[in-house]
Amino acid sequence: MPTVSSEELAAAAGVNSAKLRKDFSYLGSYGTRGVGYDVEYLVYQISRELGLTQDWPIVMVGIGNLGAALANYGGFASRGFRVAALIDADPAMTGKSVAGMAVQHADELEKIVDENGVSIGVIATPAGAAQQVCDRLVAAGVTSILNFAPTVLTVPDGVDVRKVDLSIELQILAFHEQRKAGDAADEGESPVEGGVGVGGPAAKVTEPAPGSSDRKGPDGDVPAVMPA
Amino acid sequence: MPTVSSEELAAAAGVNSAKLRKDFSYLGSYGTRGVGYDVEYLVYQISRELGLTQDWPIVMVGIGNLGAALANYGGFASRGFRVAALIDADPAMTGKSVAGMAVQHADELEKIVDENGVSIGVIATPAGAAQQVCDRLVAAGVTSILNFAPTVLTVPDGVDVRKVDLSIELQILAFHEQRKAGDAADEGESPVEGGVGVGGPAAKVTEPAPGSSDRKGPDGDVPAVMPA
DNA sequence: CAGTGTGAAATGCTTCACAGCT
DNA sequence: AGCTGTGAAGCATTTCACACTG
Repeated sequence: MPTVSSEELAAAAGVNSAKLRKDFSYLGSYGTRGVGYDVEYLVYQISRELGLTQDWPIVMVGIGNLGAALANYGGFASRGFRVAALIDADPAMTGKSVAGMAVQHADELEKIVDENGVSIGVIATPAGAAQQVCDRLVAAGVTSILNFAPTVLTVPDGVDVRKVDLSIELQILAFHEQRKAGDAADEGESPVEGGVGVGGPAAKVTEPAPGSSDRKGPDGDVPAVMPA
Repeated sequence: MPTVSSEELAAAAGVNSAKLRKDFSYLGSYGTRGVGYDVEYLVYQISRELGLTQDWPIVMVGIGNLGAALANYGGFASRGFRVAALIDADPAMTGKSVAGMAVQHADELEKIVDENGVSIGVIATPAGAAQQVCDRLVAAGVTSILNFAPTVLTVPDGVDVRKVDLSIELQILAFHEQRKAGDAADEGESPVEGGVGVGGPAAKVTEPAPGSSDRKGPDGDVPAVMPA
């Protein structure tokens, strides 16, 4: 498939084709009128804009179950991320092989960041260690941090933090489950009488399949992640 | 602190106080004019609306590093989730203890779902097994699925799926890093001449601290998770 | 008097619809 | 003829501002 139309892409993504065209137009005019978008060229342009064509060395701190899972996660390499080092504070972990890499001790943190020009760090430590690790990463020169520990990190201006809470997604599902059950039993719970219900009147719970054009509803509005 | 005002809460959350009051008003009138909101009562009402006061039995399928990390994750229990069972297809895993629970074999899946009245399933298997596991969960009566496997799942109408891609957050950080670097060098890359840049003119990269009222910017607009 | 709850205004985002290009 | 790119209309969300209440 050498080219693709906004209509086809929009159907696949479940959005309006005009929105898709307008969004693309912010990146530039990469389409051809009467034809559509050249797939290869479009993919390259979007990849470049998103930073996927760059090589991003990252360090991962805290090689427990989650850290190991992340280190083994295939999606990183294919999106331009290169794990420069796995770091753990536990001396018993030092030298162990995880995802084909030897775990290094936390003492090496500053040296690793400096020598590899790392600007992005991933924290997968227990909550208690996270702020301390964060401070050291920042002091060493890291300016973006992805935090999986259940703590809100404090960082100086100019440093980005994103916090991932793995339970929030479950909560969103549970919220919808509750509504499924409540709808069936004519929910005698809401204290709002004739007002606008949460999520609008008779909120649709079922997720639209990919390709459906109905992407309305409360689902996409709930971010899984918040800036710290 | 027995009561709290919309102004205080809004400052803490980094949003406008009017928005906060309007949002709360959709749940009912739980505030007292001239005083504020009773903290305990408010927490209870919000918890109830979100479904946190219910007990949600869940099953987790695929007890590799990620599954184990999730099973050990403390945030679940505190939000009303109860891990009813850990399931893995590998016979070598059966009976092993993870997060204080014995792993059960996949053969038991239907029985477990049925006996525990499970309506939410978590899939942390390799990509290849995910659809098959999903089908079995759905057939057994599960109506909400949280998918950590890097596959788009197909489900019948009435079943909710949420897909979590752990690399998307990294990508968002990398995107901002790229802009930090680009801004310093007067970015000679954008093909848009005088148009509206992605994220608006001179997009602010620095994350606002909690408590800041400036929550504008492209950050919150990028969902980490998409409906499948 | 302090602070909620909420119409109405302001702002922002999405969709329409069509001129313009290939 | 077909499909992009985009002003303008339509719709939704956010904020203002103030009547009302404990």
